[in-house]
Amino acid sequence: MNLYGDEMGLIAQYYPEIYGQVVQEEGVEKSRRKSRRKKSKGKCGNGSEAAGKRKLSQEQVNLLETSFENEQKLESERKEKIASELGLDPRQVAVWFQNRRARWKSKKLEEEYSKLKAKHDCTVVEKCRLENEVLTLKEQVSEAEKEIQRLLERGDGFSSINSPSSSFSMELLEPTFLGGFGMEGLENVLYVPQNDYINGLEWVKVYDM
DNA sequence: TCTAATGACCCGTTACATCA
DNA sequence: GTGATGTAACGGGTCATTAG
Repeated sequence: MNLYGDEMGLIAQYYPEIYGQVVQEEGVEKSRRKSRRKKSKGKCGNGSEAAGKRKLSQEQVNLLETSFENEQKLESERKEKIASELGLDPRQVAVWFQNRRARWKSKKLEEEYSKLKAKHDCTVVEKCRLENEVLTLKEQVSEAEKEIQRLLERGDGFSSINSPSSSFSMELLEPTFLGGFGMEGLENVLYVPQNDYINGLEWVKVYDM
């Protein structure tokens, strides 16, 4: 969108004298902008006077802030209006809005960073917790395997199949053996005692049959 | 359709004011 | 007096629009 260009075109069309004046003033402003930078470098003669005019008054800032809250973008018409209300150069108003947008963006980025960091910290904590859980579960699996090994080595492991104190897995047994005891179809069922490491589970179906 | 001119905007920087 | 911080202003670059 270039409303300013449109407006200037209309002004040029219908009010050529005013257009000429505006263009001339813009040219003056541009040259002033270029020279102001050079002037302000180092110790200049009227530096103190210029410095006194630099800071915007609280009233001016308040109005600019209010205007910014309403709309961050600044159309030329609004810029002119604000400038005339505050007795400022329209260029000053434009610059103020640019700087204000930059500050707003910077603040937004900081907020975004804080949120992301908090999220990241939570994720790290959760990761640690899960890693610990994995370690615990691995230890428990290892213990269970040792238990199985012991029972197999003793040779009386089968006598404890129905014992609630055992974590013996029936899926490890040969299907033919289970069939021999009239337990066909239970090969994929795992018995876990209630007081063992998976709380609340007694008969767990490991696979969908 | 192409191109130069123009204005708005953004970004990085500078200069200055203020404060601890 | 001085370094840190905030902010007005600048310069250069990009992009969209417009006129020729």
